[in-house]
Amino acid sequence: MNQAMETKFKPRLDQIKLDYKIWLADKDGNGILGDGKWRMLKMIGEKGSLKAACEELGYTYRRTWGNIKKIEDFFGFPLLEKHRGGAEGGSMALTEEGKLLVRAFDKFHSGADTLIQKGFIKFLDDISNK
Amino acid sequence: MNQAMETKFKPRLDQIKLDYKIWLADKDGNGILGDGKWRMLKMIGEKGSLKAACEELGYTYRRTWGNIKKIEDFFGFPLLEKHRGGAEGGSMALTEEGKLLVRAFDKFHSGADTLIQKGFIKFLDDISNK
DNA sequence: TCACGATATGCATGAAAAAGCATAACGCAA
DNA sequence: TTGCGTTATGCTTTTTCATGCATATCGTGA
Repeated sequence: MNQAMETKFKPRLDQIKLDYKIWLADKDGNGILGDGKWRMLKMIGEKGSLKAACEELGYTYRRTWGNIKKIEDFFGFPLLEKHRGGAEGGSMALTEEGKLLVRAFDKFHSGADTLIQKGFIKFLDDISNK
Repeated sequence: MNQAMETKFKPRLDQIKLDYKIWLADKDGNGILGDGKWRMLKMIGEKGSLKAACEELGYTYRRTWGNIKKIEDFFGFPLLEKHRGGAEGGSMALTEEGKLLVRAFDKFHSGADTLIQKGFIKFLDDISNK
């Protein structure tokens, strides 16, 4: 826009980063499945255990358990197979539906990643006024 | 994937909507400028007054004032011209830098909107397993 | 110089979300 | 049948964040 912009915005540009969240919501706007829960589902799939996944990601077991319930309540069928008791105490694994959902969200998210980053570059370009 | 998916995901698809937020953050991840603050800056520009803009958007003056301070502290220079006193009591208006920032975020945001919606359509398609 | 209306800012109260604590239920293996 | 480790769940405490209230500051016009 003018010389002032050059000298004012420029010094800060490398300290700005872009952040974003995408999530699925029900028709009332209540969040159902977003980045955190999606990561958690993936990790449960990898670890085979809710407890282990929570420790890995630093979430609390109590809260995460509630989240899972919320997701399944919404979809109306289980995304996870849960097993209590046994030699190992118990286990958890993704159902086929759960795996499908995670895969789809995965793909969607990585697509969004690149698109938004591309837009961000243009944004920085705009405010740095080339 | 299989017949089960067809019957399970299908009935809920029209009740799922996509939501997302994009914001600028400093290098520590603290949010600087997102949808709400961006809308507020625009509205201040239109109304010429912080008070009026808050009433229009339903935000509290106290909180919004703090947000503005946070944004300007980050950028290190004012995005708004503030005037106290006078016949009207005072006023607020976007500086040239403020206008440029709002325009750029505007453009960025509307671009992201369409791209993400497009991705979401594909996502729904994936989980409904055509 | 006084009143008015908007900006500027501290502080106290309240509401919502997260974290944390406790404890039951479960099923295998020893 | 007892111990172990994990899932399952209620309840309390803490933290975080927004709201609301009070009040100071300012500059013009009457």
